[in-house]
Amino acid sequence: MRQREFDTQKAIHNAMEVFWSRSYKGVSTKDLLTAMGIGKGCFYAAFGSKRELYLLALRHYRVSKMLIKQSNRTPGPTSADESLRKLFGQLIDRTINQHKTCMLGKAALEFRGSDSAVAEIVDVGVSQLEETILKIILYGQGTGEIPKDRNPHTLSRFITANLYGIQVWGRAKLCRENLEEIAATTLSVVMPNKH
Amino acid sequence: MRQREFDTQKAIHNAMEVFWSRSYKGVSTKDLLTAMGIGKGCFYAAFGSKRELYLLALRHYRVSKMLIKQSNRTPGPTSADESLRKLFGQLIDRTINQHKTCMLGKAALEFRGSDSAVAEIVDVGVSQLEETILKIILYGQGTGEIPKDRNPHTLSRFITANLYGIQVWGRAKLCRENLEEIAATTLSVVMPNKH
DNA sequence: CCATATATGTACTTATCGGTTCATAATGAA
DNA sequence: TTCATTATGAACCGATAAGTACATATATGG
Repeated sequence: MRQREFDTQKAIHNAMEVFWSRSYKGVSTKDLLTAMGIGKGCFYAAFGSKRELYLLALRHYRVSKMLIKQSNRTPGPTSADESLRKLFGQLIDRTINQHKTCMLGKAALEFRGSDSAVAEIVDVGVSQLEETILKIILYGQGTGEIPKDRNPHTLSRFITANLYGIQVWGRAKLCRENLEEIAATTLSVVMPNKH
Repeated sequence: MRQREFDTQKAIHNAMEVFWSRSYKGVSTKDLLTAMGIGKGCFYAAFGSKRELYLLALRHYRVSKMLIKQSNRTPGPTSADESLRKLFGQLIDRTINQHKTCMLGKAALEFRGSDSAVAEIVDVGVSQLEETILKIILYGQGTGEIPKDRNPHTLSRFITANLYGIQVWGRAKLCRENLEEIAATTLSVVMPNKH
């Protein structure tokens, strides 16, 4: 047995960054080799194919880059309002400053219904996003920030859809002020007495 | 002078359909030739390059396939509520039944800030969409359906972003009921006394 | 320290990419 | 009817796509 010379996780991470910014078909294996810093031999030995690596990259994105992971009410749950504001703020920053949109959303659009493996990864990721938001909603309904008569699942899905809407709109128009306005409108729906 | 054997507009239309469903990099010139029913010679003579044809297709989409064109309050302005419901209904139908999402939105995500010609077409298209929705909002504020104290531009952008959010969410989760719920939530923001 | 199993890079393969060349066909103007 | 002009499709082009073959390097278990 000879041990691998490169760090597999680091390689997947680098591949993910490339796929994230240039989608699947926009990236060649040569691009991947350059980004990962390895040769063709071990690329195919380690990952099998471009497509398999893409699926690994998508999963890696899901567990490491979903915004909800970072803004998940740390250091502790202060308020639903703060959690959601932070989430929308980070999203707008990523959209405008880093020129990045959710990799799962891009994958969902790029592969329509044509790839069931991708569909499954995306489905799970969006579900996780919704679930985390649901927890924030329920917390907010506990503190009274969010009206108790609203269906928390409906609100969670509404917010999730809005997160994606902001990204597409932002990519089309590139205007931070308008994005903040849109986000504020969304939040005013959820927390009518705070806005 | 010899006249062209094929219908240029029809060819652009067919190319648009292919680009729409499989994006830019997902389509080869061979695919385009098949869809358009012409040979390579006249393809390059008539359109110059794949990219130029894509720009033509994007513009063709903008003037012929934007949902707002079809649901633009025909046969006459009855109510903002009906106009918006129809718009969201058609969008959900297109997303779920036809498995299609706005070509401009896809283009915005596919080409980040990398292609200024695409960016310009997308920008104009989204602006047109917003402007049409703005008219509906203003009409609704006239009839009293929509509160007059809301900024109509803000509402218009909010709705536009929601239209895109619904499409991405729909592509990820493929659930009509949830989409209708999200749309209803959006409309309840705009017309609080109607929902 | 040796043998074997795996890692790696180079060279190669087959197919397709977007695009060009060019001979030929068809047209309208003279 | 001729002639210049343009449309057309088949053959062709270099570049690149994803993936494979294989010789060589290297580490670890015995």
